[in-house]
Amino acid sequence: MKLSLRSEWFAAFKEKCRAHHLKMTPQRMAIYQALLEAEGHPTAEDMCNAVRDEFPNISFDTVYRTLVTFSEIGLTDIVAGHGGPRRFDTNPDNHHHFYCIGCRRIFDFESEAMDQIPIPAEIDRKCRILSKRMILKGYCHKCSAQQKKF
Amino acid sequence: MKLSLRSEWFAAFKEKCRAHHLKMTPQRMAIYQALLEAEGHPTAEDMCNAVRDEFPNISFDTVYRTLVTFSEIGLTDIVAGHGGPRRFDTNPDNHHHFYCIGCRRIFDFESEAMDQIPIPAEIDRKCRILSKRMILKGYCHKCSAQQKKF
DNA sequence: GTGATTGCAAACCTTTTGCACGCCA
DNA sequence: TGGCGTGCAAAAGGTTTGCAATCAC
Repeated sequence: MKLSLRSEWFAAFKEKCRAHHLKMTPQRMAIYQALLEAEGHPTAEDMCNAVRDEFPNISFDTVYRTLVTFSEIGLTDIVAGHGGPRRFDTNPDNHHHFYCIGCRRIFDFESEAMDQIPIPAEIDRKCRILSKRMILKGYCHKCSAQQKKF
Repeated sequence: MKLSLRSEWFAAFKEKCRAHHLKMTPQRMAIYQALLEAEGHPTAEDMCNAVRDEFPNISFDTVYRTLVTFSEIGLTDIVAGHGGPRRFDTNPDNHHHFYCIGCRRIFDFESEAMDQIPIPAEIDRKCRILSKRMILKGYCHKCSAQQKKF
């Protein structure tokens, strides 16, 4: 079962590479697989560590650049932070983000209403949309309890 | 008219400072005013230049730190970029963002449907939300025409 | 007076760039 | 074989931190 899912993903990956004129290298394969197995919002460094479990000699730069490349073709998503290192979103399902300004954690949440909201025609007509996401910012439960400035 | 609006804002600012135990310094006043007059998504450097028109000796650090402080108390909003410098949102009206992955520009757009979409109860109950915004990513009209990888 | 804030400078970290070598197509 | 991709290294750029002097309360 898992194997069959994996081979489906492999085929999808191969297709993506072909469509975007990217070569299929062992490094990219490894990074792609690590992306499938990762959870949450890892940094490039997190991903690099994960990939190195099976590919010890891969360089950080390759991981970093590959993740950026993947984000450009829609295989992953760059999550915006508050100035820290980039984070990559590994959750392929539709979901939305709540950012805590205090502890900087990012919480996923789901909302069918938000998923289904239409993109305004003026934008949709002119642009090629790769992702749509609601971003909430504020203080999480813990941080608002500790807040001094509020 | 403009003056009366200005004094309203001043009162609001004063109140915000009091509520958050922030001292009212000339620098913060100047930055706050520049924020009201700014448009789009300026960087800290943009803001610093603007503030220096009337406050030539202010340091970049002060502007930078103050903008971060202001974002923490909801006076402005930090816009997430794709790795470039932080940008601050000066548009106080509800609006949403489209990011072009190609040219990195950020386009504002409005959508009443998106404004009015409710925050899921599980989040709203536990967190203090400061802002809500839909983020679209993709390639703008110009960039999708020039895209090589797609 | 006291603690927050400012300004200057250095340190830190992430991202970007350059280049030679190696590998995929 | 021709390029693209990788790895290493250095540079660039933005952000954060430390500290002494100053200012608001």
